[in-house]
Amino acid sequence: MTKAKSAIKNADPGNTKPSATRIQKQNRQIIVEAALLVFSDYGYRGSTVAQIADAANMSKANLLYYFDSKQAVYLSVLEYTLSEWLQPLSEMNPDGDPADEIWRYAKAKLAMSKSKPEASRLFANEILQGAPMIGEFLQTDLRVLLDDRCKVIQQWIDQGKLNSVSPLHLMFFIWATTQHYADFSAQTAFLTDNTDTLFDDAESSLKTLLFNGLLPLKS
Amino acid sequence: MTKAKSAIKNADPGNTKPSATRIQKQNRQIIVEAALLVFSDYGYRGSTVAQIADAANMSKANLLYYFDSKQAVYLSVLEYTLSEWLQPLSEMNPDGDPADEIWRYAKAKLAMSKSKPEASRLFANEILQGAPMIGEFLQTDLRVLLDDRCKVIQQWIDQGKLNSVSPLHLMFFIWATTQHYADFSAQTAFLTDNTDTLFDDAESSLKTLLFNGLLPLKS
Amino acid sequence: MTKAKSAIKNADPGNTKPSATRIQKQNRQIIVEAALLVFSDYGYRGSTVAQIADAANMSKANLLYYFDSKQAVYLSVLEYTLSEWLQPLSEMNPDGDPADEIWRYAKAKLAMSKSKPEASRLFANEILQGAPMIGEFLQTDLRVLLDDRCKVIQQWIDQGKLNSVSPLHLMFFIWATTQHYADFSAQTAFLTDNTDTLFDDAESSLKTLLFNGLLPLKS
Amino acid sequence: MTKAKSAIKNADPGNTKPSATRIQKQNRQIIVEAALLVFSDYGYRGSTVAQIADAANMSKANLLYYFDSKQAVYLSVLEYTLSEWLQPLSEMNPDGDPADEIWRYAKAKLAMSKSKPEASRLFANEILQGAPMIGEFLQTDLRVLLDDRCKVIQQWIDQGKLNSVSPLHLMFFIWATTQHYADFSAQTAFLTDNTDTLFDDAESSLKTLLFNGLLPLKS
DNA sequence: GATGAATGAGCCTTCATTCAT
DNA sequence: AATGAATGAAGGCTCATTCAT
Repeated sequence: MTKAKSAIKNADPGNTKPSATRIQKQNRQIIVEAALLVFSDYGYRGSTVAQIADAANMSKANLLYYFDSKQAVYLSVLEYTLSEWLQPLSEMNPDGDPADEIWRYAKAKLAMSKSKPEASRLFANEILQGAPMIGEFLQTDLRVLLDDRCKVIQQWIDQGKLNSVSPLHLMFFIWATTQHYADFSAQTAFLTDNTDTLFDDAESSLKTLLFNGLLPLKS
Repeated sequence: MTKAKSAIKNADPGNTKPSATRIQKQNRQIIVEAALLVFSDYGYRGSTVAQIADAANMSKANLLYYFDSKQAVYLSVLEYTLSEWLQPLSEMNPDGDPADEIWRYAKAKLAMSKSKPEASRLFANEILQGAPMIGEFLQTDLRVLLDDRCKVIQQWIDQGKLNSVSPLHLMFFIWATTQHYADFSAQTAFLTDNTDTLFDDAESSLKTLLFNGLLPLKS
Repeated sequence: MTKAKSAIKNADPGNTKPSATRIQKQNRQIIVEAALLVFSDYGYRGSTVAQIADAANMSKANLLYYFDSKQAVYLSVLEYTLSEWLQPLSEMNPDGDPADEIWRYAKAKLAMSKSKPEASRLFANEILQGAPMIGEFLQTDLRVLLDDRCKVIQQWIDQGKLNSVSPLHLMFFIWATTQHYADFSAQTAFLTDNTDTLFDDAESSLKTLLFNGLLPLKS
Repeated sequence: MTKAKSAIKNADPGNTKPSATRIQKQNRQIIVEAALLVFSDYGYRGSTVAQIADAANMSKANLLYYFDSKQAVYLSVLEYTLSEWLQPLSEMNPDGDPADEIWRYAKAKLAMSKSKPEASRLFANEILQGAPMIGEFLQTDLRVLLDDRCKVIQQWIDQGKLNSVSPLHLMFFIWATTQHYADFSAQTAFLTDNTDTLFDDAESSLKTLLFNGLLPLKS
């Protein structure tokens, strides 16, 4: 997904100096990771440079020594997160068993919602505000990738291996249901007792719904 | 859902004058509706009083004559939206046909995502930021209501009318998939061609998935 | 010189609301006058909004309530000063006596250097920095006006009423010598004893030089 | 003009290490020359250490290794430029022909405005802002020098060799007219067509005016 | 000598809120 | 009831200067 980076609006406004020293790379990394936590919690507008600097254990001025602006930090965080975030989608194998492939994807997405909820929230915030930064990426790189996956799924449907649903909406469902546990964790936490089995329960229920649906077989 | 109001954090900090004249009520209404549009688009921090006042065709000072603070407006918007937002959930009939009842609910939610996407985004924003205002409501009023519905669904499952899934996660599934079209519309817009059939396609795919799942019956 | 205004770079970026109340006009006036003092003393970069606000007996935020930005204030000051500054040039009468007309102009300029040295310094600062804001004005409106005056002077020369000099450079000389007493007053103050007769001395010396030169008539 | 240095405010605040190695002297020279360009273009406040360091092909930290502060650099630039700047004034010979001597001086000044406009602008900036740094120099060293020259001119006048003008204002006249072409070059550039003959035209016009004035001899 | 890294102070601007009319 | 006027408290960013290597 290296190409993805280029489709982020105004990406890389001088924030990836090629001749970066060790300490530079390290501090940039620290900043980006701190910023991910802050941005994912408060969104772009809601986050302040001071917050990020605090989270990175650094003065504001020093943070802005490494990044030209708050926006530059944000863009870097988006880039940094994006490739990781899209990883599972790239791994769907057209020649594998449909159910296996789809389930592997769904499980991977759910696992990421558990392990990297900040990434999910970062994008949720960005898209909720109209995707001002990654809009172009969405309609170019992601679009291409997604169309490709949809074709594969459509093939499977055409071959009778899957029930007839819109591949696109199937993807939306998978995204929605899996990301829900990251994006709305504040809500699920309040509505659930067994927090420790939350993701396991989600997984088994999702599996049933995804492949068998609610209605029992009338034999 | 009158009870709901009381569970919103610091609700009613002087924003419900008991002796409200006609014009007062009317202006409060105008403000709340304008604020819904603004807050749902930009989130709490991202919205400014000036924006809301503009949208309400009113001076900032006048707006703050009707509401004590930006937060008071926000709380009112949440309250105002909440009851409407929960409407479909209240209407589930325990004695009806499970599939009918669930589908009616899902369809109602999807319809609301189409007709009132602002409400959905408002809550999405709020919950993404950790539900600072409606946290208490979530774990009290909504929790009670949801537990009740889950019990009904569990009954249906116990009676063999539905496949065995976690009722709670089924609800999450319905919420996630339906709200997705409101909350992530910026994304779906970039990834979809047929914008006009988007919700119809979503509905039919959701129906198939929800009740039959992906796997075809092996006869 | 109303047209002059339009040639100032980005002039009037929302700083001349047509529907200005009395207090607005008054405060804008106060700000512009205060800003003239500050800008003429420290230049654009060297002046701060705080300084101007102080000089205008006003909080920074209030100043920025009347003008959108520091630059908007600066532009307004330039506009406000420009027409007054150019006044004498417009009054040169082609049909008058050459010496009278030229001397009236030079005297007027010198008088302005005495009465409004801030205006002179404001433009001196602006031009020293490369005329970033009024460059366009200089090469359009002022250019036209100046070319016109030069033609008149050239006519006088052609008619044998004046010795042969470049009209353009004559104008430069008049500008230079008269404005010198405003722009370099810090210097003249240190080099002169009779401060009170400074401008009178300047005037008589200038008159002699301008019309008779240094060399005595060899009879 | 070595004495001049001492009259610059706070001159030499640690900026003239007595035991300066070759490389030290060389780098100081580079910095001062770079700083002259920057300061003359943007003034003291408008110039940044980073700009100067850039122009000197040097890191900010290194620049401040050679000079204790931005102000120290500025003072050094003033000193460095001052002696050169005053050179022509020293060369006026009391025993020469008045017209020759004065014209030689005026020509030299005009030539410097052409060849070293930065120096002129540097002082123009400094004096415009009230001569905070060279004020003392102006009223001591320069004052003495100038008074001396004025006496010479006054002698010439008393001897009937020159028309009666104030020697002081004659000097101001020469300064103003010649420096104008350096200080206000941004303006003259916009108002002149023949840029290449600009200084030649200025020279001949100045000569005529200075010695013969505008009025033709009425024979 | 030289420079990357770091920062406190300050600058321009925004914003929620208050005041006066 | 309504609004223009006013402001303290941030927020993003710059800059001269210092520190450490």
